[in-house]
Amino acid sequence: MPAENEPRQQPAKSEQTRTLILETAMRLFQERGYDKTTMRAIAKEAGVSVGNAYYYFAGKEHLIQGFYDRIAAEHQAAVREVLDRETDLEARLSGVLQAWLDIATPYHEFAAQFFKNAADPDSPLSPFSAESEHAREAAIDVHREVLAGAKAKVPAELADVLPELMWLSQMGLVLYWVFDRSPDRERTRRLADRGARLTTRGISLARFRVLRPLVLEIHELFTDFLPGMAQTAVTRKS
Amino acid sequence: MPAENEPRQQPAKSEQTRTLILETAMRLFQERGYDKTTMRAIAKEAGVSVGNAYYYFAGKEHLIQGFYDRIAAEHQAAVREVLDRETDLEARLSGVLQAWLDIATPYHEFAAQFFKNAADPDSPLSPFSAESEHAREAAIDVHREVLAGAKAKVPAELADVLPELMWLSQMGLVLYWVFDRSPDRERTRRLADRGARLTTRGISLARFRVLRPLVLEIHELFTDFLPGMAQTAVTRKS
DNA sequence: CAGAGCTTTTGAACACGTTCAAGAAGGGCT
DNA sequence: AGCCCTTCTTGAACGTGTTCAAAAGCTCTG
Repeated sequence: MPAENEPRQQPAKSEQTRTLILETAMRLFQERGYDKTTMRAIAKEAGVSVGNAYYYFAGKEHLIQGFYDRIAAEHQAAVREVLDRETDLEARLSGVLQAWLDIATPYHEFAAQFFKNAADPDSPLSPFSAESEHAREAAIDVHREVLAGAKAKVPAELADVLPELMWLSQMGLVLYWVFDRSPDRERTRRLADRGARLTTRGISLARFRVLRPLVLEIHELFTDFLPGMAQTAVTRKS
Repeated sequence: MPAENEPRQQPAKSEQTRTLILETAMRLFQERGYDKTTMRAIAKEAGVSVGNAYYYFAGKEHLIQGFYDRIAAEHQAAVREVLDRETDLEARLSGVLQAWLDIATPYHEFAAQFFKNAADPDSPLSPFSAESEHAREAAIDVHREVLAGAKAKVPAELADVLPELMWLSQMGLVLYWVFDRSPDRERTRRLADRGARLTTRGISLARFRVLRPLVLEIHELFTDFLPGMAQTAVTRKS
C-alpha cells in the first residue's frame, strides 16, 4: 500500500493533462490572440481531442483563468521588493500599481478581448465572483500591507475599509488600462501615480474634524455595500 | 423636382425594414433573453432573410443599441418631473438615480448578458466609445442640470468636472445593479440614496480651506484623464 | 483472471453567428 | 422600351464553441 497521506508527490495523470492543455492554450492565445485561437487548434497542439479539453475546462473562457493566476503570482512577487524597501505611503501605493502595469503589459493586446468577463456577473472570471474570492483576497492583502508598512498614520475609522477601497480603485485603473490606447500605456501610468497621490492626500486629510461626517459616511457605505457585492454575486448556478 | 431639402417626411423603405427588424429583435430578446434568441428566429419573425438583417445591422449585439436608446429616452422623460419640482441637491440626484432604476428594472434579467460590452473597448456599445458619445453627453447633461437647478452652491473649482464625475459614479451604480441579485434590487436602490447623500455632503464640504489641495487634485485628475478615456477609445477601425 | 464501477478520452454531430456570391427591385437616362 | 447603376434581398455555406453517446483505460475486489 503506497503512502497515501503524502499530498500527491506525483501529480495525478489528470492533473498533467489539465496543465498541458492550459499551457498550450496560453501559448496559443499569446501567439495568435484569443479569438483567432480555436479550441480545435488548442486540442490538436496539445495532442488531445476537443472533447477532452472540455472535460477539464468548462469552456473556452475558462482557459483564461491561467493568465489571471500567472499575473497575480508575478505581481505578488514583484511587489515584495517595493514593500520591503519603501515606507512612504504614496511611493508604496504607486509602486504596487506600477508593478502591476509592468507585469500586465505583455498581455494588454488581447486583455481587452476577455476583460468583458469582468462585467459579466455570471462569469467565474469576474473579479467579483465567488470563484475569484481567493485571488481577490490576496490582492486586497497587498493593499493591507501597503498601509501597514507605511509610516503615515491611517485614521482608525478608515483602516478596515481602505484596503478594499484601494483594490476597487485598482480595478478602475485596470479598466482604464484596458481602454488605454496611448503609446506604451503612458496615460494609465500617469493616472496610477496621480491616483496614488490623491489617495495619500485624502488619507492624511481624513483626520481633520470637518471631515468626520464624510469619513464616517464613506466607511458606512463601503462596509454595507462592498461585501454585499461579492456575497450577492455568489448565488448562482453554472 | 421634389422638395429634397425636406428632411425625410416619409421614412425611406429601408428605414422601415430596419425598424421592423430592430423591434422584432427587442421583443424577442425580452421574451426569451438575448442568448436564446437566434438571428434566424429574429429574421423569420420579422419576415426577412438572415442576410437581410445583417445588411442593416453589423451583428447581433448591434441590435442591443435599441435598448440603450429606449432606456435613455425614457429616463430623460422621467427625470423632468423631478428636476422641475425639486431644488434640494440630494433629492435631485437621488431622484435621477432612482428613476433610472425604475425604468431599467424590466431589462435587468438579460441586461447582464450584454453588459459585457461595457468593458470591451472595441464595442461601439461601450458607454465610453465614440459611437456612444451622443448618449453619453445627454446623460452627463442630466447631471449638469441636477447641479444647476439645486439651491446648494457648488464650488467653482468643481463645477466643470462634477457632472462627468457624477455620470461616472452612475456607471458604477449600473455595474453594481447588474451584479445585484437582491430581491427587487433593494441593495442598489439603497446604494443610490447613500451615494447621493455622500456626494451632496462631499460637495458642501468642499469649500472648507483644508480641502483646497484635495479638491484641486481631484479637479486636475479628472480634467486630465476623463476626456482622454473617450478620446482614447475613439481610435479604432470596425 | 473476470467483472464491476469509476475516470478519462474520443470525434462526430449540433447550433448559431456570420459571410458572400448571386440575383431582384428600383429608378434614372437616352 | 432598353440599359446601367445602385440599393436591397436571399439562403446556402462556413467556422467555431459546445455537447454527448460510446469506447477505452484504470483500479479495486473476489
